Amino acid sequence: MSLNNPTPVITRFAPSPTGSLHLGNARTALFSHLWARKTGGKFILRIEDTDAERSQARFRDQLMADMRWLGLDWDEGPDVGGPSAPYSQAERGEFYWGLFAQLTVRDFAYPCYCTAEDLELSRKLQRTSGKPPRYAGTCRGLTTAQRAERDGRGLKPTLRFAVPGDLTIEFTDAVHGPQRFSSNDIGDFIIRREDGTPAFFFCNAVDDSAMGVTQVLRGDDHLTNTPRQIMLLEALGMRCPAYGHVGLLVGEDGAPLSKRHGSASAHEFRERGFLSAAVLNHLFRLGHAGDVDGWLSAADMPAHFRPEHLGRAPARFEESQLMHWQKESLERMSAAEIRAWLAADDSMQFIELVRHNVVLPADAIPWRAVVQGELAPLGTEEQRVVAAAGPEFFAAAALAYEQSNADLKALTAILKERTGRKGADLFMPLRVALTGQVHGPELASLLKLMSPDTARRRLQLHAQNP
RNA sequence: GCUCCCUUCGUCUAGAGGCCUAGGACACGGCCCUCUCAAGGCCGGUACAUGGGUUCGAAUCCCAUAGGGAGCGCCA
Repeated sequence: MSLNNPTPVITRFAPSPTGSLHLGNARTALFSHLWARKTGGKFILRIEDTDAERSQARFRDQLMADMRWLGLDWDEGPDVGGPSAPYSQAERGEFYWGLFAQLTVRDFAYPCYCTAEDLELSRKLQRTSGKPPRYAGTCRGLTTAQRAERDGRGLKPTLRFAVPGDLTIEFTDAVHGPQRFSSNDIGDFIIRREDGTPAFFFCNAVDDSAMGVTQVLRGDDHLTNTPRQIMLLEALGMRCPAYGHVGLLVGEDGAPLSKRHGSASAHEFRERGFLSAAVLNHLFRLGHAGDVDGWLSAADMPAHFRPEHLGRAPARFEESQLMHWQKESLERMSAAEIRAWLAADDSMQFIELVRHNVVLPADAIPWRAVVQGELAPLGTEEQRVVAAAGPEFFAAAALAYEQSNADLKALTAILKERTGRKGADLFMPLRVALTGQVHGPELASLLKLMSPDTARRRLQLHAQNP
């Protein structure tokens, strides 16, 4: 730690509360969090709720709950406060107004009276004539008198940023390396909506700067938007953070991760019973190569995070890999922790017995039925095993059970002598009769956990001719 | 259409001119262990998108091509 003393990096996660925590966002949040923790910096949570229509308090609360579940705690944010409060954009109006005024006074911004329909039409026209659909600059040259006239008619303008011409914007992306854009390819964009609320490009950039964020990490889809934000910040004389754009997260079919792929939000995985450690370990390796292959605890992750190994290519989310980390995480839990995770009032013996046969909570249900309930109808393979053993075998088994005091070792010894069977031929029919399944935990312990009545009944069931 | 990004095993990735007949992990197949599954051990197959350069030598550099993706929104 003391050998290489990294400069503390201040990162942030800036979700809009319009849905639950998307896995792709959870991953950039994780990377941002790890980067801050690795360098002893800060991790900030900012809620981008300028879209009043779609933003909801319940989404914000769930977002924060799911982040905490993942262990992505923040040093500054809406509920914990901090030097740059408030951390909800809906509450930062005054800050933005001042900036709008500054830009306007210095001719970096101008009111635009074009209607949404005008713009839609203009874009369509440009597209059909093979041109980039950019704002034509209609209102840029309006005189003061013309503006006054429109204001007089009660028109509500938006505010546009006047993009300077012939400017080359260069920056070094933390994951893509050097980037270079021409301002001539960028149209004047809206920074304040008709209703007076700030638009994303604006408040996002300005808040990152004002909150002291030094490293912005976000999805690849923002790469070409970055020059706008840099121009904006430069016009305002504000400090520019460094930007890094990670490849997107895609589903198993290569398309952007969505509900179609089963689960797309952290919350859904949580509800299905995945452990946060499993989700974390999986996300850690998606579009990122740490310096170890094995399972990492949340506490160990920052030390193994390598920002220089963040990926550019889209990463595919495969559930089979998540399953692996789920098993690994389970292996590292105590029986008591697993019991709490299953939340079903199981006995500790039961937990110890079935823990290696359970990956998701639902996997415990059949074993609970084996120990104290009714068996499901036999599958084809199970029926085959029962048929192959024959009723005499089970009659003998039922008898042996009475003489063995629920001890499998004693039971099989007797049975072995009487039937001449051994190995799988001996054990499998017993396993199937007793548990209804061809696979499962140690049979001897399973047998001890069931009531004598149950065991007796299950063995006798197959002692009759079919 | 314009601008930009991406492309190594099925998947996640290592690789920054010779250490690469391309390494690891997951998944898959086989064997061992074992009443079965899981775990564990051993073994195995499969990848540098294509085509041109540059070089004694290229997965690594350059140029094209192909295929994927993003942005160009009063969504973020």
